[in-house]
Amino acid sequence: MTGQVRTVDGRVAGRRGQATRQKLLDCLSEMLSSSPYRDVKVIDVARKAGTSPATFYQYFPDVEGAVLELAEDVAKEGSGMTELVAGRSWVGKSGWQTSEQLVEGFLDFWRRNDAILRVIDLGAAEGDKRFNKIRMKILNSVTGSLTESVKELQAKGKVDKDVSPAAVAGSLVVMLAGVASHQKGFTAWGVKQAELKPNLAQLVHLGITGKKPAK
Amino acid sequence: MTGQVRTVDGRVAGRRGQATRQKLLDCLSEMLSSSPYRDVKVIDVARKAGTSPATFYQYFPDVEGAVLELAEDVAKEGSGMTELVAGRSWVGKSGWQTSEQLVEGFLDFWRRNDAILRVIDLGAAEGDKRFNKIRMKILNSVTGSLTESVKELQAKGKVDKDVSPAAVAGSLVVMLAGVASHQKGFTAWGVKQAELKPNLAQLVHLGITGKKPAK
DNA sequence: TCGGTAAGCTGACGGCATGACAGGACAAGT
DNA sequence: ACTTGTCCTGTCATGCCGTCAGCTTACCGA
Repeated sequence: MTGQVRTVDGRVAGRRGQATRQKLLDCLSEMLSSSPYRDVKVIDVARKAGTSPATFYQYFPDVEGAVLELAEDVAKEGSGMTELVAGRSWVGKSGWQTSEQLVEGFLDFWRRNDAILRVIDLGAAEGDKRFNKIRMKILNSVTGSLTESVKELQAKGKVDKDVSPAAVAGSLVVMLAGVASHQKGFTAWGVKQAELKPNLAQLVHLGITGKKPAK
Repeated sequence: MTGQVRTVDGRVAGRRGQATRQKLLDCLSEMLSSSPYRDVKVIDVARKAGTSPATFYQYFPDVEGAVLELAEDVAKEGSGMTELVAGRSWVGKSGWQTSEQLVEGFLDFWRRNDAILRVIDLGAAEGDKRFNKIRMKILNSVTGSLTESVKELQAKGKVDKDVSPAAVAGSLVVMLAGVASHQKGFTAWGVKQAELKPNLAQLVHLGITGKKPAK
């Protein structure tokens, strides 16, 4: 799958090359955390990495290209979130636990990678197919599993037939993502960090099962 | 409230001035719809408006300054969304109707202004206080009303005491906003436009009242 | 040990956006 | 026609972009 890393002009990157490449990515990631995406300049990233702009262009076509690389990494990590839902129960107390752990895990993931996720979100919203694909990959890990959960509950007659599993799952995941990226908004809003998670978990449980959780 | 419009160097703008200023804003708005925020350049906006970059700088400190102006306009329009919730019933069939109309109105508003809302969202997520304030103003119109609704239901004993009205209201609104800005994602996801709205309405109703709606 | 070869890096350059300024164009009133 | 204040633009220094030729470094086989 992952062929060897190549420079823009087609050479294969060796040890040293991969190191500087990675350093550039790390610095870019830092910059994204500390300054608005719009203001991130190639020259700044290069300077921070102790190299020259020309070197940057040897490994990436432009800033966006490098960001896509970072995004792929995040996507890879995000795929692991399937485990937060897959094969878990949605009935009784364990159902409530599933819900809580999903919220916890998801928010945690988002907070860990918020800078890049912001950019992915923007790119996707602006209609960029590459960013959209990456965003899908990340959210799919959770949405896919959740959709399955709803379908199973429907099959057992525990959820109304007229709900669309994918629509509900997608909406809930988008909610989690939105809350995660605007947590500051909530605090400025009078909502304490501590009460946010349980309320989210409650909403998720309600949405998936249609019933209040048994705590 | 709205003092007279002023240029960057302090002069008051006359008729002609306000016209070109508005034209610049319109062109900027168009550009935001058609190309990524990061790539919107002053020179392009000016060209599109049939004027020079220098003129742009007479009315706005930079692109961001102009965007903030657009954002304020959107915020003003968004304030009207209070009516989608304020004073409406959440019981019985009218409760379901309230929920449906809220979803409908909110999605509509978001779609009408998606380009600027994207930028506001990004700015807010990046921690810019001005954008955060504007975002709050927009969302508050709905969240505030929803919070009141939940509080009332709580007072009547129809909703559990341990839910945080603000947390629930905020989360639901964020969900609506998220879904609105990534609708393409949902279709690519196998969810049809038509089934999205009722499912969202169901989630909103569930979240607010804790019960399935009576359709 | 010694080239040979490919990887790795950078100085330098034309091109373009930025943002500031001074001065010209224009409209309105006298 | 003259004045006044608004409005616009040509021009310029500055700084980033993206590319290329050419230099340095590392590896390898003879």
